Amino acid sequence: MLAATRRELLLDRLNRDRRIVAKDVALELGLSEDSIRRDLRELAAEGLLTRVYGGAVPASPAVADYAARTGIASDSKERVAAAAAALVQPGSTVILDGGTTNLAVVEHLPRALECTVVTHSPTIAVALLDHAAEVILIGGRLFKHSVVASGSAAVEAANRINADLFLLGVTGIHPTTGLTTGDADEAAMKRVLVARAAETFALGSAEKVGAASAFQVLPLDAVTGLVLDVEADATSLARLRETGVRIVEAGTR
Amino acid sequence: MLAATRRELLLDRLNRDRRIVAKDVALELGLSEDSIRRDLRELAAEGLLTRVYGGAVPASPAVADYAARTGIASDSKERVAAAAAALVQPGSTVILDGGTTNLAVVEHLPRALECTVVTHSPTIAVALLDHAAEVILIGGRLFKHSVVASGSAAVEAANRINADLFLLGVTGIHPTTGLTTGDADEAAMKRVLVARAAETFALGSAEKVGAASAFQVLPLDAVTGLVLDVEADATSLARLRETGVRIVEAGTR
DNA sequence: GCAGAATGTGTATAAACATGCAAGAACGTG
DNA sequence: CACGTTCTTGCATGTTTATACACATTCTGC
Repeated sequence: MLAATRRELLLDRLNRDRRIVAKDVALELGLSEDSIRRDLRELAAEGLLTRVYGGAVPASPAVADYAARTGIASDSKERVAAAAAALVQPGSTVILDGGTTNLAVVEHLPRALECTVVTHSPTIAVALLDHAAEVILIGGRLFKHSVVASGSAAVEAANRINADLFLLGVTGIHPTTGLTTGDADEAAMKRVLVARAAETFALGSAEKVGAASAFQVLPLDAVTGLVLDVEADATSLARLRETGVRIVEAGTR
Repeated sequence: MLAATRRELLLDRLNRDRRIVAKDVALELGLSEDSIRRDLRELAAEGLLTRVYGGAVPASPAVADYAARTGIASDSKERVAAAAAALVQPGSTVILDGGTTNLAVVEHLPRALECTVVTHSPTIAVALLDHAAEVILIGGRLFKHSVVASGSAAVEAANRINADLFLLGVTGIHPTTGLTTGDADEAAMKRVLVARAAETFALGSAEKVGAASAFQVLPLDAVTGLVLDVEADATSLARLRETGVRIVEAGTR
């Protein structure tokens, strides 16, 4: 195992679990805690993480800085993104919708994961640059509000895709209104993408659960399931559960 | 085994596994680790990979990305970009190639300029977000080295475009070799884009004037003109002038 | 305040490294 | 064909780096 590989692994793990326990990693990789500690020390010196007693946590000041630049993702978004990223199987083809939640999903994907990612968001395409994944960009007119390609060219390009999984971003998930978003064209584009994937999961961080926007994308039963933050509003969560739709809980584990 | 073949094999393996362990490869190919290490050293010197203790890992695209983000565009690039941006007429449709020079062009475009920008670079699309320009994104397989969409899907999408102007980025502008770039597929994609625009100007910051890369995009007389930094190497500039190609001087003003 | 865990420091060992050198192959030249 | 040149390769050398162990110190939870 290369030292560089090990450090990447540590950063991936930090991304996934939001913490590293030196002892656990040492045991798992079959080397001494000293080596892990030395790695952690060096990574900390580069500002990539913060050392704490027993292991490490994400860098506090640097991350806040970076997050401020790229648009901070709430804890709820992070939880949902981590759970959604876990749905991506090695070797599979996954469509990533635009939006901050899916951007967070990219951060939670292991860098070495071999898969094909299809996206109509240039932001997400750029974020995938230092991942091993093959990236297919769907082109078209750039809809600037949500920074995704849409329009007829995008629909046409999307119609040639056949994916295993679509991670759908919406602005509202409501028991009766279903999945909604703020723009009609965008809703249409999302419907096209849903049709191109064998399975679709809608991502619902806390502020979206129980909310509704102007345009319906699809009713709840049109998707495979929802990835919902367990810390979202309990009443809304219960109502969604009553509809019988499959729910992946984010934040338990 | 040819040394060139071996180096290709190393790069392939790096692509596949995201890492190279010198010892393993030496054992597998039945030659000494010294030879492998020598190869790795040379490939690292060419920027094709990054050496680490024990082997090598891919050259971090994050580094190039970071350089682009923080605007490490040289003075020469800035001058060329400014002159090129001035070629963009209000109301026109312009194709922007990928690369750092065209990214600098975006920075020099007036934010309020009403025009249509077509690009196959997600980085450039994102950079155009706070401009008034309409953005058309060309999709396709993302070629990670230069961060542009390419492949058949990209060619097909490009073939529907009819633009007034194409700002072509290359890595070499040479009096006899013409316009060159480092990748064959990329060169093909650039040729397609040249065909879709009424006029094409190739952008040549100082380090590109008089240089040549592996693959020819087009001969000099196939483009409308060149935008060249006046502070580039005088001899090379003179030779290019002798060819009779139209030259827009950047930096005089 | 104390016990136990985690940590830092020093040290020994082994692995990986760069460098110089020599043998051999491929090549160009006369 | 002979010769010298250049390039590649493997080996030996000394140097640097990574790792693990031992020990003293610091931190955390009770």
